[in-house]
Amino acid sequence: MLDLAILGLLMDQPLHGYELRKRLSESLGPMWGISYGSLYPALRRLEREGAIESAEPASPPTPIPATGSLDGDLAAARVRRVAKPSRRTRKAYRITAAGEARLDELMLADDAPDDERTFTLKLVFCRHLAPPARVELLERRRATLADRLSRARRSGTTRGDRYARSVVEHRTQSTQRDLEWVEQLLAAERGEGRTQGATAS
Amino acid sequence: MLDLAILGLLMDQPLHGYELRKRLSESLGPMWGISYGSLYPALRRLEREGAIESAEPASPPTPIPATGSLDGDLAAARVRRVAKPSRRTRKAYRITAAGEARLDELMLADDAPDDERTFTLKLVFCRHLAPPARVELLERRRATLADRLSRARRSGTTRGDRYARSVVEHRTQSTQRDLEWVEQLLAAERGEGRTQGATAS
DNA sequence: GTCATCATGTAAGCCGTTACATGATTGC
DNA sequence: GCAATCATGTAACGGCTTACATGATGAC
Repeated sequence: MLDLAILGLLMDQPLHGYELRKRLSESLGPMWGISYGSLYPALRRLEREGAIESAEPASPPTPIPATGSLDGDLAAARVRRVAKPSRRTRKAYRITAAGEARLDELMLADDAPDDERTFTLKLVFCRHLAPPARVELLERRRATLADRLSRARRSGTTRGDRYARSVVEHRTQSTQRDLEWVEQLLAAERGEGRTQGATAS
Repeated sequence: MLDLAILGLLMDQPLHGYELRKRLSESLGPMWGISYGSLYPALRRLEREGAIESAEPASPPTPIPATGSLDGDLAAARVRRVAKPSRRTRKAYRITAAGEARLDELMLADDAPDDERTFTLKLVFCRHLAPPARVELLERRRATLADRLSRARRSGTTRGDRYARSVVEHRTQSTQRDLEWVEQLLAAERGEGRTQGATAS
């Protein structure tokens, strides 16, 4: 799951560990508080495996060529500081061709039906998938949710005290809404497939 | 979390490991597929700590006294078999006074705000909590969800491609609904407190 | 008597965490 | 210069999983 997150984020642009972590918890919200203790080892492992490689920072390494004038260089440095206030001993990584293949593999793999987090991640990076694969991802999810819902409905809601019952009922409703959501995504996906000009932005 | 689940289930009746696991995944639905590899060691640990103890099965150990008649005994055995088809080398555990104290401690502890599963478990076992503690549990949850919701709303919905946006939007809606749910539970809790005859079944 | 199911357990390992250690850069 | 933040890393450990091993009981 870490690999999926890292590779997915690096598809957009090269990033260093610290930034990677920030993106993850910012754009994916809470419960994506990945720790450095797992992130950095993972980065080195992915580099060793050839899925990512060290890169000069996204903004050109020496973006503004030195003018030769001391004042000019200082001014340039100040501009850079304001735009991106950090520039330390950081190592930016970029995804490689092998890494893209690996990402595709991870995106296509079908994981445990109760693994919500991985599905969410995959959906976030869905644009990196070919349209038919997108449909398949959504179909699988739909099947999982439909199954869960029918099971929930078969086994009566009437067990346990009111707290337990409330939990079960609320979860059933959540499942129902997740299912509707996935079905809407599927409909949109197919509608776009029909009208042919599919772009994911 | 395992301890919480085990002790909570044993509050109702003595159970052996296999049955414990079944209850967990049945009544708590999917994503509670706890494995034996963690369950049995946990049971032995809890017994060692004095929180649970070996018990004769819930149904009386020799529930139907022997009639002295062979036919009668066989018939009784058959009845037992139909009602509860299993009776093997199983070890049922019952919760002790120390275990009840431990459960209370676990129920009262405040855990990471992003730990949905523990909250769910606590809510399921909410009846074992004194009414004020129930309110506090729900209040804490409400605060967490309200905070999450306001953060989600502050940071605009407009980032990322349509998949990423859909994920963020859907999660915000889920948070909203969870919040409403918790608020309903709180209202019910307080309403009952006012009218004084509080029973949790 | 043999198969499916019930039931308990162990060993290895994965995936992630916390706590700690270190150092660069920037703002003041 | 000093604190806050940015940034990278390591060591130890924790909780849970998988895979494996074992055996009892009941159905046929």
